[in-house]
Amino acid sequence: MLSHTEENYLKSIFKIAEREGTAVSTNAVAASMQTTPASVTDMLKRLSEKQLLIYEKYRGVQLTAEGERLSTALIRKHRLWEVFLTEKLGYSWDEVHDIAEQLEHVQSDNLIARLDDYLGHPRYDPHGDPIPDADGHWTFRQQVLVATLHEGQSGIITGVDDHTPAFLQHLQQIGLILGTKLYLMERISYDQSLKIMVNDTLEMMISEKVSRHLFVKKTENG
Amino acid sequence: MLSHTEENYLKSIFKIAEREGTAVSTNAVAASMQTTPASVTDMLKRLSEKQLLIYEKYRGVQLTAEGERLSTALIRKHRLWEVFLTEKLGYSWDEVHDIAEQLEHVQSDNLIARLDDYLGHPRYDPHGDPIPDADGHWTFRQQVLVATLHEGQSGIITGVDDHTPAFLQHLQQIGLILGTKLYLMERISYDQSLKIMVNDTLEMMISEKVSRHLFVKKTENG
DNA sequence: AAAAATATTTCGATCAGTCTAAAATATTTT
DNA sequence: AAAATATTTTAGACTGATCGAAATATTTTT
Repeated sequence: MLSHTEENYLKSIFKIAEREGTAVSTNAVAASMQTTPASVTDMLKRLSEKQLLIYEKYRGVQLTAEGERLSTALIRKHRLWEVFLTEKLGYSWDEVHDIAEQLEHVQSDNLIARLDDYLGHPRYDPHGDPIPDADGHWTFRQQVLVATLHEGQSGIITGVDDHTPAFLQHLQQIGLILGTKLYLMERISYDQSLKIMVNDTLEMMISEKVSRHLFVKKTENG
Repeated sequence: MLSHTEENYLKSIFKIAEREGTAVSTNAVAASMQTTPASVTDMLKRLSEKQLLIYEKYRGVQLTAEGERLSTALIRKHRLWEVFLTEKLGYSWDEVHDIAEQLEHVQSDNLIARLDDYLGHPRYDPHGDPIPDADGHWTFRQQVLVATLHEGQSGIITGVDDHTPAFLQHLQQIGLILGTKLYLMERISYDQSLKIMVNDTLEMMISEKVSRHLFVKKTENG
């Protein structure tokens, strides 16, 4: 049995490892958990004793199979609850994070299995992030950042790389929600902003920053 | 902001007060929370400092308006989640308590408002217990214990006074679920057991003990 | 009204979980 | 090798919760 804080550390470590691909440093965890490196060292020792990660002094940590299983289960719970909140209770994608953060700590595997059934086994959460299945297997994400598209290419918006309400609300406001078709007309070399065509009808400009946080699944051109 | 334990004490005190109608004693709380009187005294002082109850040494406690508001809100959350679990996720009434106990501690008034909408503003939980509305108002429970019925009277099962899985499963097994019609044919004076007619078709015997934990809403005879 | 029984509080202490500042040490970069 | 950076250790602190034993208060019994 883990405390909420232990669970949050695990999830945090998993996400950093996923992003950086290597052993996770104390400082990286401290930054992501908004705490001091000293506190992190403490917690790493504790999680290491519980065999959830391999901790080598000064060398960072790596999750064990069990640690990975638990983090994956947590992410699964979080994302399933996010689907519930948007699909069933009508929340928008920028509002669900904090509530899901609480709901994910409810302990009951059976509850999650039933929730998953009830929601029809969704593969993606409201931000386009994949939901691992009950065995911890991930659906491969076939998406690229808009920033990497070439002129003349198009795609369907499938996710975001920045989950802050500010960004999500901005996207909502300019009409760039999941499922929207996007065609890259022109890249402005001066500031790397992009002129795009939305749903074959609306022309608009987006900043480089937006393009670096928005995922699309490429579609055939034409 | 209250800890889970503080919330559980509040709820417990509210329920005892509801049942006994008077100031709630330290020992009564200790019994209900499965802890020692010393721990209870500690907690009562803390809750008293937070102005959630009036604590007079050796005289027991009474909830303040705010304490009552909070307990009512907790009971509302618990019961709404129980409805969700049975209605939407297909749980049976004897399985929902422990999960609801966790879900009720999720902090978000808006979540509960939306859940209530989604469930269609239910007035009773799966055990027939009333669900207070968002302002803390209770629907009056128009029910009596089966043990108080006279021969020849009938009623519809509306609730239970014992929420243990053992009792709930027993009821399920003999077919006495919410909404069942029950007609009292005969009271056996030897042991106060009852011969009843269920849904106008099935005759059966129930023990005095069952009759003292089962609520019905009386219906006109005939 | 005293004695006995019961209920409650106080005291002192403990535990788990978490965090941190400052000092010490290790590693990496220059 | 020195300087800069990262990490760990130390030692302490704090919150929330608990409890056994002793002291005190209240209630019941005689």
